[in-house]
Order: sequence, then structure tokens, then C-alpha cells
Amino acid sequence: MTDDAMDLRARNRRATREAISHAALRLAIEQGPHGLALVRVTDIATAAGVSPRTYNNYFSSREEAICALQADQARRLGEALRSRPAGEPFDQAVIAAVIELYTDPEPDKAGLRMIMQTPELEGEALKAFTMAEPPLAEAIADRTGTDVTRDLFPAVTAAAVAGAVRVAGRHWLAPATTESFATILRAALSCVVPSTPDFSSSRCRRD
Amino acid sequence: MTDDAMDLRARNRRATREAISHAALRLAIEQGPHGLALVRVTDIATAAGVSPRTYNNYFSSREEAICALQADQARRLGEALRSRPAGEPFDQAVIAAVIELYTDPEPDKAGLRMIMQTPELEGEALKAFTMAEPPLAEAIADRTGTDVTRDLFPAVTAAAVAGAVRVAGRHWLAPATTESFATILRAALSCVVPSTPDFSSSRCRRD
DNA sequence: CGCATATATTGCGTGACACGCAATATCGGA
DNA sequence: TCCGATATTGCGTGTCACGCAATATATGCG
Repeated sequence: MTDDAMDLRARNRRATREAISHAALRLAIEQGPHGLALVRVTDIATAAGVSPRTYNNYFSSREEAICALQADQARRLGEALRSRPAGEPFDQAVIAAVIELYTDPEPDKAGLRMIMQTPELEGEALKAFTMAEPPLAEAIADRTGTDVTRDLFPAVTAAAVAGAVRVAGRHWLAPATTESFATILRAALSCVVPSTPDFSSSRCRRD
Repeated sequence: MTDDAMDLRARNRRATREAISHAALRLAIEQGPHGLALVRVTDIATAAGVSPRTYNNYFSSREEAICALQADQARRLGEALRSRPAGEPFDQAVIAAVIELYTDPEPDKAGLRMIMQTPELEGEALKAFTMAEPPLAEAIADRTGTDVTRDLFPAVTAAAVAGAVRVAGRHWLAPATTESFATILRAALSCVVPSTPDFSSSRCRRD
């Protein structure tokens, strides 16, 4: 996961990928949610120091480039849960993992606002949050002793957690909100994460 | 909501809209998830009996046209919950509403498979499911005596329900599945819908 | 240290698409 | 039957994603 753990080529690839993504998000924020159409592919490529064709080697749409950071962060949610101590109760582990992941660096309010409040980005933003689900479902299954392919509980809970994070983000972005993101996340997650998981009725037999 | 309740012009508009959407979904199914790129705008318009330009007056992308039916159905979820008897327990009302909405006509397995298993449609499919959330959250708030703007519970639960429906759909589409969609929906929803809602910790003060 | 090879970057060309605009056809209502 | 509102359509334009082939760059080995 760390940089020196992978090939030099892979590191360069990731660097340019992040450069493009950062440039795309920055330009989008500059123009604001109403001027996203003004962010041309050429601008993104130029700002990232690559050719337009190279931009398209990494991303197949501006929306994908803009939301890539959010998507990458979401993908780490499964790992975040796995890194919680084994003895920790399920609900606390999930809540702690989410809060840790989404508040470790001070969350980028401008970026999140751009992504979540721009209609043209809605689909890609939802994709970004949904990226968290498969690895999170795996981690939940491992932690609760369930099976992703046989039980509905892991995937459903993962989807619920992702949805709660999304709703919490929207709430946090609202002008009248004063609470910290961590407080909102905790409140939102406690609505859907059971303190004592019961998957008895969510088990679906497969052959 | 019924046809005769609205203007004749509005009915015609809705008719052509549905014609285009049906044509788009049908053509997409014909080509399968791997050949979506072969479904040209001209084909959709021709199949719907309109000009390409008219197609673009109703939908701004092929993906949107293909997923429109799914989106419209999702939008009715709030109404479905409101139509449940007032005395019914919260969890049972939600589950019954979802099952009623998604199994009243025999669900279109081919359409759902096309929408949920085609990568290019992923974003639009997620948007379609997410369309259910705002009206559903309103209905949940009304039924539970909470406030959508002040409490996280309604929106979070709505997101969790939408996510559960999505996961249930994916499970139902899996080859090895033998249970009915209703059974899967019930199992999935019972993971996230509390039988006795507790929003004490989800209340967030706003000024 | 230099070379061969894999890999990344780039330029160009192409096909498709979304949409603004203005003209036309059509429909609904009086 | 006729008028006005509205939907439909054709055309032109700018943008974009992507296949392909050439070039530049970096990696690993002799």
C-alpha cells in the first residue's frame, strides 16, 4: 500500500493519475458547481502537465477524473475496518473505521461540496461512494463470521454504511450545520449499524 | 397520478417519454450488456418513432433513457409507504411497501439485469435507485414523527432501504438464486429497518 | 556503462453525441 | 372551424472518447 512497496513504474503511474485527478478537482472547484461545463479536457490536461490523450488514458470522462480521489478514499473503507482491534464490538468498530477514514486528514469540504452538489457529477459521486461497498462487505463478513456470497447481511450493511456516510456528508455540507463531521457520522451510522448483529433472517441459501 | 388526472398534453408527453424509454431499454437488452455501445441514438429514436432531436428533448443521454423506467419506479417508493395503514409497525410497513412496489407487476428480470450488470450504466442505475430516497425520507419522517431537516434518521434509513433493495436485486439476479424476489427483499430489508425505531441519537440540532 | 526491451506518452483521425437555435408541424380548446 | 400554445424537427457547432501507430522514456541485464 505504501509507495515504496510497489514498482517504480506503478508509482509514476499513480503520481500522474493523482496529478490529473487533483487538477481536475481543483479546476472544477474554481468554476463552481454551475460552471462545470467550462472545465475543458484541455484545461485539465494542461494543468496536470500531460497531453489530453494521456488524460484519457487514465480517465474516460471528466466526471471520473474529478471524483477519483473520493472513490479511492472510499475503497479504503474495508481496510479501515480490518485495522480495528478484533475485540471491539461490531458497531463501534464500523463507526471508528469510518470516522478515522473520513476525518484523518481534515476533510476537503470544498471538494466534497463540489462532488455532492453538482448535478452533472451525481452519478459519478454515487459510484465513488459505492466503491466502498465490495471491500467493506468482505471486511464485515470476515468480522461477523458471515459469507458474502451466502448472506445478505454483509452487503446490505455495507450499502447502508455507504449510504449513511453519503447522507452525513450532505448534512455536514448544509449551511446551518455546526456539528463536526465526526459527530454527524456517528449519529448517522448509529441508525443503521446494529450493536449486536443479527443475521439469522438474512441468510439465503445458495447451492 | 392517474392518466386522466392530468392535462392531455402532459399525457402525450409522458407517452412519448415512455415510448423512448421502452425502446431504449428494449434495444439495450437485445444487444446485451457487452454491446451497449452498438445502441445508437438513431436506433432508439427510430424505434420510438421520433426524431433523434426529439429523443434528446426528453433525455440527455442514452443511459438516462435506458434507466428512466427504473428511476420512475423508485420515485414511487415514498407513495407506496404512505399508502400503508397507519397502525402498521414501521418495519413491516416499509417492507410491505417495498415488496408491493417491486413485485406488483412481475419484475422485469431482463431489464434489471441489463441495468445492474452493465458497467456503463452503473452510474445511472445508482441514480435511479437514489431517486427513491428523497420522497421515501419524507414519508419515513411523517410516519415516525421526525423531521427530515433536523433528524438524520429519515434520510439515513431511506438510503439504507434503497441500498438494501439494490443489494437484493443483485442477489436475485445471481445465477444460483432460487428464492423469490419478495423473500430476498424481506431478508435484506430486515437487516437495516429497525422494528422499533430509535432516533434519539440521530437528532441533530439545526438553527 | 550501454543496449535492448517493455512501457508510457503523444499526435492524429474518426465517429458519435448533446444541445442551442429557429422553422415547422401538430394538437388542444374555444 | 380557427387560433394560439406546444411539441417536433433539421441543421450547425463544439466537445469528447478512443483506436491506432509512432515516439519518448525508463527498467533491467549483459
